Amino acid sequence: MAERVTLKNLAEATGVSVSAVSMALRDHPRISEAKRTEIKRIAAEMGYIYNRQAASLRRGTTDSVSICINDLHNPVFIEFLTAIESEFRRSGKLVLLCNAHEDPEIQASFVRRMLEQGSAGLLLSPVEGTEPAELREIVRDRFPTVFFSRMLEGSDFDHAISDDAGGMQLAVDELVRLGHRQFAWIGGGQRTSTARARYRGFKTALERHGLPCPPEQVERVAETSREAGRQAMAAILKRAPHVTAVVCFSDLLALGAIMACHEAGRRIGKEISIIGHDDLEEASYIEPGLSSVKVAKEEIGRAAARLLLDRIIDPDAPAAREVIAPRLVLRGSTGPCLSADADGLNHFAR
Amino acid sequence: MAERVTLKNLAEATGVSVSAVSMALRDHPRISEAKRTEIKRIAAEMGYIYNRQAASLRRGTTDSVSICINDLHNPVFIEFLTAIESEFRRSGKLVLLCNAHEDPEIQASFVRRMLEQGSAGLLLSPVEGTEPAELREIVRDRFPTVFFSRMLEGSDFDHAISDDAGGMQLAVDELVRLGHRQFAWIGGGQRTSTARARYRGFKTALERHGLPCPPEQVERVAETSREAGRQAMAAILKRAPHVTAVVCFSDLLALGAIMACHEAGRRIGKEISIIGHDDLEEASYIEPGLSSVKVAKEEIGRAAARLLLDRIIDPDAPAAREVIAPRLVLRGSTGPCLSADADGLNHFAR
DNA sequence: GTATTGAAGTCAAACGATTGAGCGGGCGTG
DNA sequence: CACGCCCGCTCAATCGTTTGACTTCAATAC
Repeated sequence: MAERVTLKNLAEATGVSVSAVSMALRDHPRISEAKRTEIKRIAAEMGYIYNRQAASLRRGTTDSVSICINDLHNPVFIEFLTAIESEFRRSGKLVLLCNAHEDPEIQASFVRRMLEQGSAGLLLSPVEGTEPAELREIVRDRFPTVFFSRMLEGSDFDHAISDDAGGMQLAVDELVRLGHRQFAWIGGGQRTSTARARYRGFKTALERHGLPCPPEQVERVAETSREAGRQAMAAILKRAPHVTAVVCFSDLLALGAIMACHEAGRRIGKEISIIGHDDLEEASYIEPGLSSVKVAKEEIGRAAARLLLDRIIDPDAPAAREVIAPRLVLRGSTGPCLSADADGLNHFAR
Repeated sequence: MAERVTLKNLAEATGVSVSAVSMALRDHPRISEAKRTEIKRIAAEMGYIYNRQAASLRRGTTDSVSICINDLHNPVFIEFLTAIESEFRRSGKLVLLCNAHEDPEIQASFVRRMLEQGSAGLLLSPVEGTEPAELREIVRDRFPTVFFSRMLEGSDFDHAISDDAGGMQLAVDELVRLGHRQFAWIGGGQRTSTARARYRGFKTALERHGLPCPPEQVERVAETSREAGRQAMAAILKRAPHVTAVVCFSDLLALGAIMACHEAGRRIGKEISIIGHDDLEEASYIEPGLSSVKVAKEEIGRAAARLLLDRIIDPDAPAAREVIAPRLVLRGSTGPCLSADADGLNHFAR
């Protein structure tokens, strides 16, 4: 590996001072047009590589932002990411990404690293179990930080999220409208704001309709994956075969649940209705299609990016919280309730 | 935003020299145990943040590596990524990621940036249309670079890839064994090594069996997405309804193709067999399951990471090329050929 | 009692780029 | 013709860390 070419080398090669070279490369008007092109030519020839560490040390600025995502395995985050990235590209920033694999240590070390390395700001979809205090400790007041997708409750960071509770209420309302009375819930634990809020929305809506959801119809999963959804659904089918409507925390879980129903010979959208959350692209590429709460990923991504850009400009502005309304997308996985459950009808008639 | 705390500030606060502080924080034995803990305590108290730019400028080393992925929308890359990341984490490196959105400019600017910023090395799944010469121009001999997933033909970089041609031959062989004679191909253009190699494998295998694949049964798509696969399949169904076996460049395309068959009322795995490539997790979570060429993502990812680590250690070693064999995973989307196509049988009998 | 060693620091020179101040000479102006 | 001014460049200090050379003091060796 040859020694790296520096401004000094270029200065020697061109016969001007180091400062002149530096200015020439950055098109400073103090250097004559002729010399600028000459110097640039030689720089290219000698394979000069700008040393951003040195420059940034001197200038004290950067133009990169960092995004840390709790887990890229869920395609919904890729969709968020795309919106965020395009917004940042528009403003000329380079985006550095980290996949935290739902591991607080990876997340913390990435955040710390970005601080040390000098990133203009951080966009975070926090991993499960992120401690607001701990994170505050790391970023102090020094580092513009915005959360998206998941909230960090009890913190004064900026946020851009979906109305999670509201989305689930839409789902339940629709299923009730279709005549369903026996609900099941497949979802995560209580460690993320999304898990809490979506479950809360589910419960609230059921209560509003005067419907119960006994514990044996609630299945908590450790991770958000198709496989977890499949196992949860299988458990519910065994334990509570009378369930006709299943609300899932996410599409990934719902897709697993659908698989379990296939395996059990239950016809989706007829004998059992399933609804997910996120509206992954995949949801419309299966048969029957998966009904889902469509999160405004574009809008949330753009909002998150803009919140960060604003925060970078004004670190002392009050914390902002953008909550964006989702909407329901209906496909074949939901249909009218077929079972004439007397108990259910009673509730309905009342 | 408060001024950043520096070693100098810590030195003043603790009453020792800057060098002593620097050494203390890095646990240099020259500083006494007592002073080390004292200094660390004060550093934490004052919210000291290590300035990696300065440090790295002085030391001339880094411990981060960069990965640039052509397009994260295809889940197969997430699966590659996971393997790569875990391998790097094992060796204590931080992984910075870039999603190139299949755009050569984004890729080039990321690569350049990583060079400027000082990354230990680069792992690249190159975007379509990457020019070996141009890339060589950017990285020169200075930057350890390894390609994975896609090759860059005509270059002397290290590579870790799947045997793309071989994989497609497995697929064709299986379909021929099931009695199929009328094949269609859904795949990308000629701009990536994977597109070329997989199509070559497909053609080679057909020729070996003495089977044709006329142009109207070959559908080129501009991008690798479900939607592109759906449209391609719809076109084939219209143009060449006698086709009974469809080989797709990727699972994403195959999933779209399956959707198109559903829409056209063609029963998958009965009237028409479809086979994909990659073996996404999703392939086993639809009904019927998608038969696919299973790429050894774990193995390739680990190989790529190790190639890069080796390359960082020895920049002058000869270029290595690891080609890892895929295997076939059969699910419900492939089945025996039902149509008694005389022409096909003739070919078979010969 | 002098030389040697070692522990625990200090000092100053880097690393590579940036930048405000300075400087020489040619030109326009009065 | 002297003065100021602008052009086009050079100088030197600086950003925050690291590191090899050097110092100081005390303890040990002979």
